[in-house]
Amino acid sequence: MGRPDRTRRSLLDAAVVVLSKDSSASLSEVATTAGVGRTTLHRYFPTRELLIRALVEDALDRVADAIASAHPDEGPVVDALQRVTDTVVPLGPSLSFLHAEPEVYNARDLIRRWYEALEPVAQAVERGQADGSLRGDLPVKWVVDAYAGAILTAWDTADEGRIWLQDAPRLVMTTIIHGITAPSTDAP
Amino acid sequence: MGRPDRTRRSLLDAAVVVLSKDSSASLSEVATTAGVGRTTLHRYFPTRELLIRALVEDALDRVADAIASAHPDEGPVVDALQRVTDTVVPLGPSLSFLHAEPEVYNARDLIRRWYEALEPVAQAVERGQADGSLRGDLPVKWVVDAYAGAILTAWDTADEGRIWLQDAPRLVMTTIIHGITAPSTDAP
DNA sequence: TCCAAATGGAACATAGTTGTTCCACTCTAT
DNA sequence: ATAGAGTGGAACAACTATGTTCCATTTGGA
Repeated sequence: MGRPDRTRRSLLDAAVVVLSKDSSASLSEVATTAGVGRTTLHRYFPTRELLIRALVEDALDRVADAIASAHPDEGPVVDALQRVTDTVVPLGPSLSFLHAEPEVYNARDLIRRWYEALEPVAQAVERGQADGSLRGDLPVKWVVDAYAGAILTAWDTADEGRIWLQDAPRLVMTTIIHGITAPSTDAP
Repeated sequence: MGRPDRTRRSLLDAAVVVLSKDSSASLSEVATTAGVGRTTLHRYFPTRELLIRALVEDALDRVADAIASAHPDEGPVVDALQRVTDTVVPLGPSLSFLHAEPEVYNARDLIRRWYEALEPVAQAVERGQADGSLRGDLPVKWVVDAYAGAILTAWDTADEGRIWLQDAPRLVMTTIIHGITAPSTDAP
């Protein structure tokens, strides 16, 4: 990885940190955080819009890669979701950024790409409903959103120090898989 | 309710609509949406920061009132949460705004007020864990965040047209109470 | 009806961000 | 060591949002 690649990475990483804290932060701040001059920033991303676009696309790529590497199409669905959770939760900041930049992120094609990235999860959920391991009275779209939302919540909550990030995967899975009621409650 | 009160209300309502779509929208846009001159806006809220602050406080009040009116401290915990869900979900936009304005909302005292508003829910969860109706292996703080997050997710998802808002309370409750797995899976 | 409160528009100064250009510098690979 | 890519700083113009002031007009209640 040459110097340009490293500079680009620094800029994207800094942008994630700065812009997810304050989406209206100035480009100077981003450049400074990246340890780079504002001139250099403009050299890599000519306009603010292109920076944010690159940022969102980069985040989407990370999420999609993480999901794919968890092989959500293999084995029992609950196990598959466990693997996805364990892989995606550590991404933390990248994910949370996606829900914080509505004005730009709301571009139609980026919303589409978000759901494309989640498509393997949707397929796993469908598979689970078909084989009876997941309940069939919830729309697949809702289940996917609720699952993604739980991961997002986990990261936010961990960021505020209310839970430990290392506990997050277990909390997300327990909550989303079993719910918050005691196991014995349902058994007749 | 005199004219000033109505103007103030229009401004806050317009601000919710405009600023939750684009948190960096100009005050002109807010004033126009409210059907009011920019001068009048400044008369009620001298600076942008004061407007946003009033906005967040107003939203927090609405949430707190809604929760209180559902009497979360009475009856079986699951029923109580059902009532809270049915009451809070219709607030929609007000709630979603709270998670979209990090730069201002992150003021310490406003975060505290957010959790103060949710305190009755936290107490209901504690009560449920004590009487055995809710599982005891999840931190109360996590359960509260997960629950609030599910409501937020429901509103976002409904806003994008992926579910019907009228289905949202049932989806939230089923998911958070029972989880997404089939009921028979857990029974031995 | 009449008066005081409330409003809206226009004009203004200010401040901050953005994007550009130019030039001197510092690395790094050969 | 040296050439060339990469970088940083300074200075610039254009633009936009913000907050203020002043004044004419409208509104609603006594």
